[in-house]
Amino acid sequence: MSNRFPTKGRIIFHVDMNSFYASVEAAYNPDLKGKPLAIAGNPEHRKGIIVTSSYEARAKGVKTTMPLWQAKELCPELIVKTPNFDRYREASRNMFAILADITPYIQPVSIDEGYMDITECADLGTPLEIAERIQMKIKDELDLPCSIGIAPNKFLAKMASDMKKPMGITVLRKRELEEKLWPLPIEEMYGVGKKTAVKLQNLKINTIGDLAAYDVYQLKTLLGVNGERLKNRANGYDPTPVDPDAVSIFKSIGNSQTLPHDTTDEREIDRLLYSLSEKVSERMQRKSVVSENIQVMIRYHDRKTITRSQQLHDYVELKDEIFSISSELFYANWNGSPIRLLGVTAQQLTEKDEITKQLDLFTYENEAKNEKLYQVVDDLSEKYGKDVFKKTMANDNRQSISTSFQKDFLDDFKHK
DNA sequence: TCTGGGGTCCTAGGACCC
DNA sequence: TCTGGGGTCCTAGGACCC
Repeated sequence: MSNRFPTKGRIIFHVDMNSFYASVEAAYNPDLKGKPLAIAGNPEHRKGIIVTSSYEARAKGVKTTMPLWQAKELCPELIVKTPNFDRYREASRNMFAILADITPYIQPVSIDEGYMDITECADLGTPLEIAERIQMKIKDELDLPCSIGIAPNKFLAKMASDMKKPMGITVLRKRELEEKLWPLPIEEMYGVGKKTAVKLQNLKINTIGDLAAYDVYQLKTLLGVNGERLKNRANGYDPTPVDPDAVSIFKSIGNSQTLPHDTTDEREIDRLLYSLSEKVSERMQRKSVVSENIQVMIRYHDRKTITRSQQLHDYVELKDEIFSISSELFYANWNGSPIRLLGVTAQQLTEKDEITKQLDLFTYENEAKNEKLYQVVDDLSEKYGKDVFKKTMANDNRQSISTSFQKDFLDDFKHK
């Protein structure tokens, strides 16, 4: 059991920017410093919810996801800005560049936070010194505050960075769990949301310490595998490594949008489906991926939300392909009542390079398999009534499989 | 006078195969 | 004359996070 969770030796940072969007705006326009500031969408378009707010606004009770009107009731002098994502993305890039000066073992989690494994950085100073240097550099160069948690694993580092905000540095050692982690209310534990908190409280689990001591089998009955994982974390165990590659592998790419008003107007619906398909397609092409599964999401006026997806026999990436599939899915499943939100998501993504590699392997490198290859090609051509081979653009006269048959081909070939 | 948009991971049930 | 059990894939929904 004990060596399942190697705890010795790692030193993990969790770097968390403090009220990031609001801080970026204040760095851009220093007049905003020290004032109650909120970033929120336009209420005219039903997007008037608080995305982030400054600490001065939070002191008045302003919270993330609160409707704007409610925030203004609590804090009439609230200054409101609409989000400026390009600005935030640039600040984020600069922030991660500062982290990358220390170590390549960085795992970005979102635009404003990330983990670092600084175990190998002993020559740069003590962990505390390194953290202070990072925090100061981000403050000096970008005028942005951050908090840093230092611990032997990601979960503890994450909890630690939350303990002192803004501009805090917190070290959380294994031997300090009882004193620093266990007294915290269960709903403050990372991974415990509203629903899980209620379930746990029903078992009289009110603090992280209560969870750490609770019977693992009962937790598993209540929460499945997550029950055991949460208990392990409460005891300071988290075996997941800092993984620098985790961000580059996308599982899905989706866009969704709440309409300015609920609608049943098919032209409006089509327009939105098309623009969502277009956005998804653009993002896919920027990342050079193709998809085998398209999902639409329909949120009705009563906020009831359904998702419907279709497994494809092609790889798709073009906006018209994505639009025609999502449109079909939509009209096959829409119950006719007014719609609040629509979403289009591409799932089961594969990098184009991967497909090329696989096809190359079959088509050009593996002579021994050629007979089988041509058999599959013949079968497919017969099935679809046309030649699935096409000349490649390359000048060497090689043939390749037409894009829209590549998936069929690979599937059939592997299963033959 | 209400509740955005981007994701990941897990679960449960059904189909299908052996 | 009576239907086990495991594995995998697919779909839809839900919990959670920022």
